[in-house]
Amino acid sequence: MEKKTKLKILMVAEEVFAEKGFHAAKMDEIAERAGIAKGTIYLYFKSKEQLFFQTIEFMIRGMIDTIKEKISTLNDPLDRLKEGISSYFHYITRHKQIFFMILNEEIASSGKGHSKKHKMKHIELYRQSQEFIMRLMKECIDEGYLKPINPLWLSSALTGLLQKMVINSVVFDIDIAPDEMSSIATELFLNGAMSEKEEQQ
Amino acid sequence: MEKKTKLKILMVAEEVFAEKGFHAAKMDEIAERAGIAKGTIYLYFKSKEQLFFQTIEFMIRGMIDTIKEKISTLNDPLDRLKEGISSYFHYITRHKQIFFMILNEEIASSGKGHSKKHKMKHIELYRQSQEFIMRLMKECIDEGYLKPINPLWLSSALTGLLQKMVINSVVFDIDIAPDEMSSIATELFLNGAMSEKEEQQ
Amino acid sequence: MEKKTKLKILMVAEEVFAEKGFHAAKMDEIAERAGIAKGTIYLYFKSKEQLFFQTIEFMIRGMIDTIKEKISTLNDPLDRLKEGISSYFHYITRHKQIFFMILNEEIASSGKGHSKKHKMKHIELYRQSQEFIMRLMKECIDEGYLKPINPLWLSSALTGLLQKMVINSVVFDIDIAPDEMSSIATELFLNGAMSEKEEQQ
Amino acid sequence: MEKKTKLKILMVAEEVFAEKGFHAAKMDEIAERAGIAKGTIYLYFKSKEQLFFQTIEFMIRGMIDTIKEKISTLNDPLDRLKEGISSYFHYITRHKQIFFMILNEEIASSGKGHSKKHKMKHIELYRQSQEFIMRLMKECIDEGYLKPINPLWLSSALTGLLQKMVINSVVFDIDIAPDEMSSIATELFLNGAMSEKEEQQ
DNA sequence: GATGAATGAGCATTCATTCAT
DNA sequence: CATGAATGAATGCTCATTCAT
Repeated sequence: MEKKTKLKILMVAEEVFAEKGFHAAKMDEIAERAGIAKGTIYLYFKSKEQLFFQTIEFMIRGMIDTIKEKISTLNDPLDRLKEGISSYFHYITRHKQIFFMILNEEIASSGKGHSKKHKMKHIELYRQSQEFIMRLMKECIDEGYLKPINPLWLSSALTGLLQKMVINSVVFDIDIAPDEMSSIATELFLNGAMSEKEEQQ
Repeated sequence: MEKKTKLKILMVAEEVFAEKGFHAAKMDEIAERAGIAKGTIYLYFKSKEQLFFQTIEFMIRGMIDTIKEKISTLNDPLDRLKEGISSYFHYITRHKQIFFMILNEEIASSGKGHSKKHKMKHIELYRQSQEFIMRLMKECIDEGYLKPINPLWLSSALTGLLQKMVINSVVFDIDIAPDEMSSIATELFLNGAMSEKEEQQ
Repeated sequence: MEKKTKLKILMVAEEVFAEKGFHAAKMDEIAERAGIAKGTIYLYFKSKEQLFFQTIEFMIRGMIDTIKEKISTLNDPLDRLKEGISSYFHYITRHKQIFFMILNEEIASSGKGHSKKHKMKHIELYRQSQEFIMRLMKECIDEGYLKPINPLWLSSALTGLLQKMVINSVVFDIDIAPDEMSSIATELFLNGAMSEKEEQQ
Repeated sequence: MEKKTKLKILMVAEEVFAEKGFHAAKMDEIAERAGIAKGTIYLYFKSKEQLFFQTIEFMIRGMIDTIKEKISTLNDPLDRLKEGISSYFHYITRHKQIFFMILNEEIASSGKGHSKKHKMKHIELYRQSQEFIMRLMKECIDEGYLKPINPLWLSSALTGLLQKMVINSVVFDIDIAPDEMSSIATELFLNGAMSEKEEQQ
């Protein structure tokens, strides 16, 4: 099997699923954009659902790997966390589409029209990505950098915050550099929104 | 008389869209659950897309009204914000489905298979809900309670954090009372994740 | 549900399935010949397979009922058998197509590409038609008209003989009246092919 | 060398067509079971339809040759006929699949989705097999063993009877030795179903 | 000869929408 | 107002056939 064709399909599928969502994405369009015949997709993926799953898998692994690599040279957990935030931002900003798709799937997992089997796979994948962030959190807690709050809530707070910032920058049409968003996000996540004066009261 | 039928359709549509998402939701099912004939829906709504839009509108207005009412007796902006967080949590916990649907639509707005006209309406609706939160933020900034950060990022941080916590409590199957989530979320949003020792360094 | 539409579909499906066989028959053609839209078929039948099954069922019941009615006025088992043979011939000559379809299915039952569930239903239907003939045989055996051979083999011999005569009259393009075929078949079935001279030896 | 591949394909095609029927049989499966690439089939057979035709031809010739050989040592037409029946039974019992396929095709010939050209070839082939049986009949008639009935009806009666007995032994799940079936069939074909007492009346 | 990746016409099925009653 | 039978465009998927290697 031609690795190149399969890869091409995955890349295009990423685009189309991201733009349209699962149901509105058409196999015809994926094939056309990939410059292949519709039937060819089915040589590599058993069904639309499986293509969807593998696309997401491909992207989440890509995201985790990218972040892992970026933080691999750092030792201090807080530095690792900050770099993680920054690189997460760069990744989802550059791959907004992927990110929309994955985020969409988080929700879809919670109910929509997929088979049980795939739904479980999706949730499992999503968990993996969350657990990766949770590990970063745990390191920071253990070293005393972060408050001893359940890492699930810490990572929920962080990823929710990051994702919503990207969504809103799109929806409200704000032109802001990833680096600036990253530093605002880091500040908000670590120190909170309350003004220091208030805090000292 | 007719008001009742229209309302019934909206209530059922909320359920079905929430459970299945836009494309997977079927007019047949909505009609059946509402106990009316399929054709009847078209007496009140021009198309599936319009029904969808009006359903979301109905729900977002409901959410805003609920929160508005809850905070209407409070004067201090920080109290209003805290109560807003708490009541937002109760609302989206009690109406998880609605909330998933709306969140889903935020993403969908960014690209999916809706007509331009409706896409813009959706975004507008979404903006209204965000702007309501932004106003709460602005009050707090003006009074010096919150850091003078763009209210858009503040409200992004808050709503992202709240939504992701609810999503993850479902995905990771955590049983936690809304009140407890609310206080964790408030603490994280206002004071951040960093431990106080670190902060004092 | 309009009984008329369902009946029309069954009538046309009978024709098309008979002419083309299960796989080669197209839902498009059935719809077109019935003068309805393709989707309409699915209001009355869940799938092509179910339509096929119900068509066969409809036809076998029709055949049995026709024969039953014809022999209902006769009391002597041998007369009933002879009339059964004659009316069977008239039926399958007039409804050659139905008959080809049913015969095709007998074979298909033994292996082809249908779901287990339907395969069993088909066999069951086929059995019913055979068992009806077997009962006619049993009556004749009990009255001493026929040799005490397992009625299954007797009915196999009779129906096989009748069917093959019709097939071959078509394949070899022989123009022969049903009544004549019927009397040849009756003679062969009852008295055998051996010449009387030989027999007396 | 090439002969071997072609033969292998024919053998496997026999199996697959027999199990699935023409339309449900897949070139992929034939290739896979034959242990060759799909394209290779097209080096030896122009199309699926031609492969099908040649497969049937191969089988009918095999059947005729088998019977011919078995009766080649016998001189008396009645003995030849009896041995023909017996050997036909053994053949179609041992190669039930082949037999189902051929029988299926008899029907298919009468209408299904094959091109005119091939349809005629199929009928021609079928005729050959029937004519072989008819010659056995004719010999017997000429010698006064059988009634002077059109050999076409005689062979129809015989082959119809034999085939239906095999079908029903499968459908009704009867375990019976070919020899026993053969003797019942012979008795029924030659002497008929009517009891002797009745006959003598 | 042999391969198997690629093709694309073809088909079953779905479902939003319409309209005669 | 309400119905629900009918529509038909749209789409996922199959599989015989081709052809560059």
